[in-house]
Amino acid sequence: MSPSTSARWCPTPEQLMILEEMYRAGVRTPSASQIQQITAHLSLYGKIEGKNVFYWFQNHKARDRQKMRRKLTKQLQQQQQLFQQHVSPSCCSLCHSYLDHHHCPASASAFRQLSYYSPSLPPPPTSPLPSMIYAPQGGNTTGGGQMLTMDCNKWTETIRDVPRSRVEMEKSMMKMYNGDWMMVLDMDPSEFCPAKPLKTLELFPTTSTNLGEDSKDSATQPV
Amino acid sequence: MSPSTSARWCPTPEQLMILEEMYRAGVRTPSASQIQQITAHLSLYGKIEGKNVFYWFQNHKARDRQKMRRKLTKQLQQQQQLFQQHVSPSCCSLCHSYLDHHHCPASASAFRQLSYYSPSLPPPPTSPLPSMIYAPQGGNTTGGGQMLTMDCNKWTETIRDVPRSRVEMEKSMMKMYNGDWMMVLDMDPSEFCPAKPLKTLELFPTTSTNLGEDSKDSATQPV
DNA sequence: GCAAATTAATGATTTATTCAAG
DNA sequence: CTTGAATAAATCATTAATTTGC
Repeated sequence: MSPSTSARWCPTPEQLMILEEMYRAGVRTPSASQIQQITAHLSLYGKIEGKNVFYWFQNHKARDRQKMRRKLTKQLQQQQQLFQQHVSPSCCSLCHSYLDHHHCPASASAFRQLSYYSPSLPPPPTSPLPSMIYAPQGGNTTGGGQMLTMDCNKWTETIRDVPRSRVEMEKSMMKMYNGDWMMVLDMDPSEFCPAKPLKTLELFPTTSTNLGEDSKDSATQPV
Repeated sequence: MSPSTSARWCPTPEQLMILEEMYRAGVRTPSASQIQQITAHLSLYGKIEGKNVFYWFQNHKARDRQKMRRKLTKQLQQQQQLFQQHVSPSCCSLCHSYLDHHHCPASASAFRQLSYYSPSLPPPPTSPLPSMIYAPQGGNTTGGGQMLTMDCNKWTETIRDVPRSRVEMEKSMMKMYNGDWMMVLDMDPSEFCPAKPLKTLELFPTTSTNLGEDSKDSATQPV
């Protein structure tokens, strides 16, 4: 190749400015015709082809996400450290503060009922149906990372709980970040609500739809 | 089945409230362990299994998307109607007003240069590279709905520009909705900047990377 | 100052995942 | 349930910044 010609597109400052402005304006995945238009405009400022525009948005979007994820991840890690250091009270107070913070009095009161009624008591009277108690389907309730199976194909598929890549890690952390509530849920329950719900629930025989044996596979019958 | 037992899960108001609150908080696809926790909590308010929680989020997510799509589609249609009825000025004034409105003097001036320089003139002196002019690769530049092909595999795939289903329609309309700028770009350029850019650009011979035939494969050499 | 060496950015490809249609 | 389209993630490859030794 001759030295004056570059192997790859090198955006001029004007092209970059315009692209960034469009990105800031919300453009993320322009259609083919949009790319055509953009390319036509940008070609006034230097050599450029449609694929350059296409790739630019792809990359910019991806790296933007990446940056955001990293930022959130760091925030979360700090937050979790603080959490582990300073917090020991029951998860319920956290639920309350979350719900109060989000101005949802209805749900907040629903959650409060959770703490009013001890788990072994019947559900609050506002519930129209008789209280049925949750029973673990797979019978596998050991500590953490259990691999439970359910009777539904689709549901079975979501069981993989181990992030396989760094991005998966980051994504799952972001998921947790959705709200303190999720963060609490993702904790080992024995940490904060020491074995209360699950332990207690197991005491009740399963009175499921088909009243069957839950010890092995109450719900894992072949379809 | 006895009449008192329903064949399918019927969420109690409390359960529904809590689920909706979690959804509002950002929960979309809870992991298995999360579902376990949620189920345990919700079971205090009535009969429920993990798969109910799982399906609830699946369905709620899907139907939420659907609702949003429909809403946006309707909005867009109205907006487009207004647009077609009332608008006739050049796209450039729109660009300017957009950029001014968004406090981006740099890009605004860049766009202004677009109108200062007629398309047949060389690019502004601020451009560090010699001006290379855009040339349509496929040679197919007829009016509307052309099917151009580019030399890059992935990019080639994005060329189909005709939505095939209602959902596709909705998606592409949503894409256009990204910003006023995109809306302008998606218009037929002959409408507002009558055939200026493309027409003029075609006058220039392509001076691509390998100065050769770019009509077929300028960048698809085997590795 | 300057250029070789190193590192960081980013354009371009390839691979994996998601989502919806049939 | 299978498949095709679309997108995101991962990766490769080149260019620009920068550091470093002279």
